[in-house]
Order: sequence, then structure tokens, then C-alpha cells
Amino acid sequence: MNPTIKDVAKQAGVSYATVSRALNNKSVVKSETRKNILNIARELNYRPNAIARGLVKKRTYSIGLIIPDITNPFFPEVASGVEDRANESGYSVFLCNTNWERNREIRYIYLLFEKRVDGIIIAPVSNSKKVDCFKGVLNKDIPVVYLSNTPQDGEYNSVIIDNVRGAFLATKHLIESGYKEIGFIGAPDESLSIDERLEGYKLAFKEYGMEINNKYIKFGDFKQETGYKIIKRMITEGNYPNAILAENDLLALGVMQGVKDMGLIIPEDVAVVGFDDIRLASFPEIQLTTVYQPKYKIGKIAIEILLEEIEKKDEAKVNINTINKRIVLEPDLIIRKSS
Amino acid sequence: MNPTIKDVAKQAGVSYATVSRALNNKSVVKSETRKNILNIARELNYRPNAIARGLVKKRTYSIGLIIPDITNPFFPEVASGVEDRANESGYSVFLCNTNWERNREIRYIYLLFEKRVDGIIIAPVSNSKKVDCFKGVLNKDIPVVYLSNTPQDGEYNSVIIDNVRGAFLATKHLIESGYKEIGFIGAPDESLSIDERLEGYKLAFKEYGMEINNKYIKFGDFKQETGYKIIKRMITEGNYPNAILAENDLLALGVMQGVKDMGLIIPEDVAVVGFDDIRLASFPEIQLTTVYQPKYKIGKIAIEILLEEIEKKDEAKVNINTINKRIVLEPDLIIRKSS
DNA sequence: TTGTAAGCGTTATCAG
DNA sequence: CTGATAACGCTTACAA
Repeated sequence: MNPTIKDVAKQAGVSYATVSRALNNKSVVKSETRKNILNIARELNYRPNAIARGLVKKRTYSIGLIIPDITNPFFPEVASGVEDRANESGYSVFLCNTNWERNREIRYIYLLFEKRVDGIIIAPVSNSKKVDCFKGVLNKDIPVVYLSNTPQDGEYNSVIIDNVRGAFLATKHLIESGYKEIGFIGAPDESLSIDERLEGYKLAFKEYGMEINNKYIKFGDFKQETGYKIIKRMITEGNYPNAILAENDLLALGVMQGVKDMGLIIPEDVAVVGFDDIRLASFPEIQLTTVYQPKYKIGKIAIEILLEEIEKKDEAKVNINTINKRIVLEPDLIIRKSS
Repeated sequence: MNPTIKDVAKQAGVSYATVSRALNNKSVVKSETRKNILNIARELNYRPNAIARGLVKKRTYSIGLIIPDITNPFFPEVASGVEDRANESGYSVFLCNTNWERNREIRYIYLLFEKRVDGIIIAPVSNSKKVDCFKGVLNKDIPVVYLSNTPQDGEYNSVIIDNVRGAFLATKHLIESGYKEIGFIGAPDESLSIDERLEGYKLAFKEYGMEINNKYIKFGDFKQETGYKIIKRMITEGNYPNAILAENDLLALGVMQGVKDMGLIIPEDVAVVGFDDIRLASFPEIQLTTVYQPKYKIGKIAIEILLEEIEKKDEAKVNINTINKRIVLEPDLIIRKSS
């Protein structure tokens, strides 16, 4: 068995309370005894049991990161930002991949709660304004930061980019580049971010007094194959727009492939614009125009807010109704050769 | 405060031991009282405290996944395999991104140990045969599965692909395609997998009675920029091979870009072969020849071995000297247009 | 079938 | 400065 504080105490000939004090260099311990204790602890290869500590301190120094798909290049960057900063402050992060499944998301929330994480960062699968099942778990007394799809019915911490503006900029760019028929491809409308991006898209049409053609607005999911299939079918049916705004880069990439596979040329026949600016988008061979999101930064800011929140809660034993932070980052349109 | 087992007990008018039993549907509890307890638990929105449970059961249902770089597309796929399967069995996974820093790796191992994870899956930064600092922590009494760079001095669980063979196949393919001067680019030789891949590379030379030209063997790290810089310098200096085997796809992609940027043509002027088969490699615009690794599967097998090991340890309280599993997967060479 | 009580490895509160 | 001892929330003998 692993040595405990008691083993160290026995060896050192002191009470185990003293060992605890020495190890946490807390309060006053005679520097001699402390030195002795530290030595013995090292000798025994003693490692504190964080579980036991967590039980009494009600603080685990663990947080949960719930994301839909670690395989989508957007999320590893975010995760990396979260993890780096968390690690710096001595926190570990539970990776929770929901695989876009709402049930799994909810199960994770409960699980994380049972494991008594100090906080949760979540990029929800879908919009909680429609199906808010987070209540009763989240916002109970565990700090949460949302990364998108923030629930609408109240105040929450969140860090997002201005989706409306991003989509607006992208659409505007297409319009100004002379494209007349601009389609939109996204995930089903459960998601808030798609609502917002669609809104930005429509806003641009309005600003330029153009009509929206609903047959060019298609929904699927967030995956590359989906973009591929959708555009291919449109082209096959001979009914396709000459520009596409996709809700994310993966979708856009799929569209690009579909267009090429059908023997059409980008951007002459069909222009494509994405969202996210995953690394791939900037490849010389790809050159996808897209709305840039500062992924690492999003993660970093999220964890910073979370840590702040955790500290705050710790100090004021009572859960003050704090003013929640809503960080909205400005998107940038990066124009490349696909448009 | 969150309701505890005691709150439920009080409400139900039973001892809290009974509640515990009912909740874990263990042993015999009158079905009436059980039903009552379950109801009350639900009403109170009771959630068991996994920390407390972990303390007594000495089982946390958490595992650690230590990888060098979640941002390298290879690892999210592996992580996804691990996470899916872990989740299925009720385990959560701590994501530990070492960012290729050896110190961070070691810190993580200690941290995970302190958090009393039930097991660890690790893709070590470097070869423990040279700097084995894992001892004393790992293989103490916590199950570990290695994903590469398995220490050489003993028996360990590991799941890897046959690096020697993979590199051999790749090099052989280049040789048979008529390339005479074949270079190699990899990370510094601390890493075992590079040793192996280099070995396979050399083996192919030997088999065909060809001389190895050391000036075409270059070391850097695992990043794309590095591949880019190295090849660019070689070309600038007018001293470059007409084929390159890169240790991973990211490196290979960098090489491809470098070659193109210098106005040369792939594969006519310089052929490029990578390792991993990240999704990008198969893009129509990229078409990188590469050695395929079943990433998701690697993760899945690793977690399966780990869980098995955990169970085993649990049953036989004593740490039996089990026969460790060394799973070696066969690599496949996927030939595309870059060679 | 249920209750009592010990114990998991810490921290924290009192006395001394 | 240090030692007892009571938590923390749960599981699990051992009794009843």
C-alpha cells in the first residue's frame, strides 16, 4: 500500500496532524521537525492522497471540459488553451467528448458533478433555450462557462465570438464579390450558433436588398461528409447556388471537395466560405476563405473566467449572485482563394 | 449544500447504511424501503459523492491520458478511441497534454498518481530506455499502457504499430519507384519510435544494397513548420534528395509545402512520404503517401487493456506479476500522389 | 432485513 | 509549537 501521512508520522515520531501541517507549510511548525518530516516523506516516497484532501476541502482541483467532438480540429485548439492554463494553476481537466449526443452530454454533466469537479467548461451540443435540461445540475453551485450556445434565459458566463457579425461579414464579402445566389449549409437549427450565423447571413441579404432563396439553405450536421453530400446532390439536381457559406470549415471543406468532384471550379463556378479557420483552411492547396476564431484564446479566456469564479465562490462561502461575464470576441474574415 | 446520504436517510427514516445499500442495489433491502429511498433520493436531487466513495473503495473510475500534443491530428483520434470506450465503462479521462515537455510529463504522472487514477495511458515524449524517470511512480501499483516509446528494460503493456516495418515499407516503395536519393526527417533521436522508423529506413537501403547518405538525414521536432524549414534550407543550399520519408504526416506536409514554395514539383522533383495517415493526408488536394496507423483503434485497444488490468488488480488484491501485453499492429502503406 | 460503528486519508479546531 | 480528535461522505463488516 502507498504510505500515508500516518506512516510518515510514525517514522518521524510526531502526530499526523503535525505532518499535515509540515507538508502544507501551514501555520507554525518548528523548522527542525519540518525538515525531518519532509525528509522522511521523501524517503518513503510519500504522495498525498488528493481524494482524501478533496473530501475534506470540498475542492478537487479538477474541472470538466465538455465538447462535442475532439476530432474536429476546432476543439483540440480550444482544449489546448484550457489545459495549458488549468495545468498552470494546478488543475486537471476531464475530457468529455459527447460525440454530438445530447444524452451523453447530460450524463457527463451528472458524472462531473458526482466527481465534484470545481467547475465546468461546456460547448453544448444544442441550444439550451429550447431544451434546457442543464438546470438542476449546472448553475446549482458549480461554476460554469459556456463556449457557445449559451442558454438565453438568464445570466451565464460565456465566451463566444460574434456569430452574427461573422456570418454577416462573410456574406457581405460574397455579395460584394458579385455572387448573386448564395447558399447556406449548417447543422440543424437546434443549435444557437447556427441561428446566429443564419441571422448574420440574412442580415447581409437585407442590407443589400436581396431576396433569400430558401432552397439554397440546407441543414445536416457538422461533418465534412455532410457538406460533400449536400453540395453534390444540389449540383446533380442542377439546382445550386454560385456561392456557399458553410457553418464551419469542415463542412466547407466537404463542399469544396464536392464541387471539385463534380468537375466545377472554385471560386469561378462556386465560391465557398467557412467558419473557424482551422489550420487546414490556410493550406496552400486549400485556401479556404473563412471567419477566423481565436480558438486557443477562447479556451484560455474560458478557463480564466472559470478559475476566477471558483476562487470567488471559495472566498464567499455563500454563493453570491455574481455578475456573469459574457465575453464576445470579434470575428475576422480571412479572404483566401476559395471566394 | 448538496444533500448527502444522511439527508436521504433522515427523510426516509432509516439508517444511512440502508440508504447506501439501496442506492447500490446491493445485498438485501426490502423492496418497499428501497423504493421509498429511491424516491426520496430523487426528490432531494441526491447525487452520490464520488470522492467519498473513491476514498473508501480505493477506486476512482478515472484514468489519465498523457499525450504530447492534442493539436496534432493523430492524438485526437486516439483520444477519441480511449474516451469512447472509457465512458462506456463508466470511467472519466483526465486529458494531460505535455506539449512535448518532459518535465510536464513527469509532473503529470505524479499528479495523476495523487489523484489516485485507476490507470494511465501514456504516449511518452521520449524514450524511457534512455531517461527512465517513470520508475517509482509508474509500475508501482498502478496499471499503465504505453502507446509508443515503451521502455525497453522490462515488460510493459503497450500498443504500437510496427514502426520498423512501416518505415521499411515506405522506403522500399520509394526505392522501387526509382528514387535514388531518399532523405529522412524526424524528431531528435531521444524518441524510440524514431529510432525504429530510422531502422526500417536503413533496413530497406540495406536490402537493396544502397548506400545511406547521412547528409540527407535531418532531425528537428514533430511540427509542420519544421518540415517546411528543413526542406527549404536543403533546397536553397542546392543539396537535397529526390525523395523524403518524414517521421509523421505533419512533418511531411511541411515538406510538401516547402518543396512547392521553392518552385519544385511533387513527386517529380521531390517525392514525399509521411507516417500516420491523418485525415488531411487523403485530401484530394494533398494526396500524401503515408504509413497508415489505426488511430482510433490504437486508443480503443489501449483502454481495453487498461480496463482489463484494472479489473485484474482489483480482484487479486495482491499485485500479481501479470504477463504484460504487447500489441503490435501491422502498418499499411497507403500510396497516393505525393510519391 | 436493518442498524451500529469502524475506517478510508486528509484537514481543521481545540486544547495544551 | 504540537497532539487529540472531530469532521468530510461514503462502504462494509459485524451485530441485532
